[in-house]
Amino acid sequence: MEIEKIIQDKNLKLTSARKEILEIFLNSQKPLAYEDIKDKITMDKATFYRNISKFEDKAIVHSFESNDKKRYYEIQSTPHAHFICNNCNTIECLQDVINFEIKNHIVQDILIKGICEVCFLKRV
Amino acid sequence: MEIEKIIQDKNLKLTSARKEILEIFLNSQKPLAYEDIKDKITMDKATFYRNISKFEDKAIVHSFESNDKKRYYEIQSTPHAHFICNNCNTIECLQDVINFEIKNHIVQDILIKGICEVCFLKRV
DNA sequence: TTTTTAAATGCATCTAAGTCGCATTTAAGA
DNA sequence: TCTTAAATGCGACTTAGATGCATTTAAAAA
Repeated sequence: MEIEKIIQDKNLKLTSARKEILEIFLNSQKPLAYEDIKDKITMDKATFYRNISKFEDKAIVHSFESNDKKRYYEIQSTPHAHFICNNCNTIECLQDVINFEIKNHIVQDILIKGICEVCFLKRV
Repeated sequence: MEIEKIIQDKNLKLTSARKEILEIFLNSQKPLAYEDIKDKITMDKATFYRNISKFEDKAIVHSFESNDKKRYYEIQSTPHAHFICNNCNTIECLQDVINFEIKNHIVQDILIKGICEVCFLKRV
């Protein structure tokens, strides 16, 4: 099965905590923080953080900090930028590829912050 | 004097804490977090946070959260993007203007994250 | 299948940036 | 100089995430 293969291909032990986490992230269309999923998982938060961190080391998951002092995680797929609303903190994936180079730097992430459509239309 | 004028033009009381804060930020070439300046100021951290927050309301200062769960502040001047190193957390101002529009969104900030020149050359 | 053991887990505790309530102090207008 | 709303300092609080340690478990060896 897909999830089990991902874990074992990286030489990680196949535990139920890891399967639970991957299941959720593989089925999500947007980055999620611990708080977003804590009610859907049965493991302790320390276990979540240790595992998601290991997934990141193994390049299964990619993460970034948002506006709300929380770290958001998503399955590492095609690189894309994120839009973060400074008003409601919603995160959108921007699928149009932005090519951006800086000499002697490696660009890993592009975060655009501002006011999202919902808040914009409410004129906040 | 410059600093006093900035404060009074926004109808803020001219206090020594406010002068201290502005003095530091006007002389800095890059965004600073509380931790970066705490040894240079004499006020309590609550006072710092309350004032910087007021400066932000009054559009004297602009801020964003970085990688390290800290909020960075800078004097609001020409809009520019920032490069944040995922390895050493250093922040650079990118002066080349990046024009970026998203329909029905307001873009307020552009953060590029990755590996900075120093870390890149060290091959971290 | 059973044994072995390094890795994973749960629990409790800790850390650190930032916030808040409240008593005291101060800027600035009357 | 007096008055008062706003600003300050202090201590306590909040919250995402990290850590130490005893217990459990996956998976390789016997």
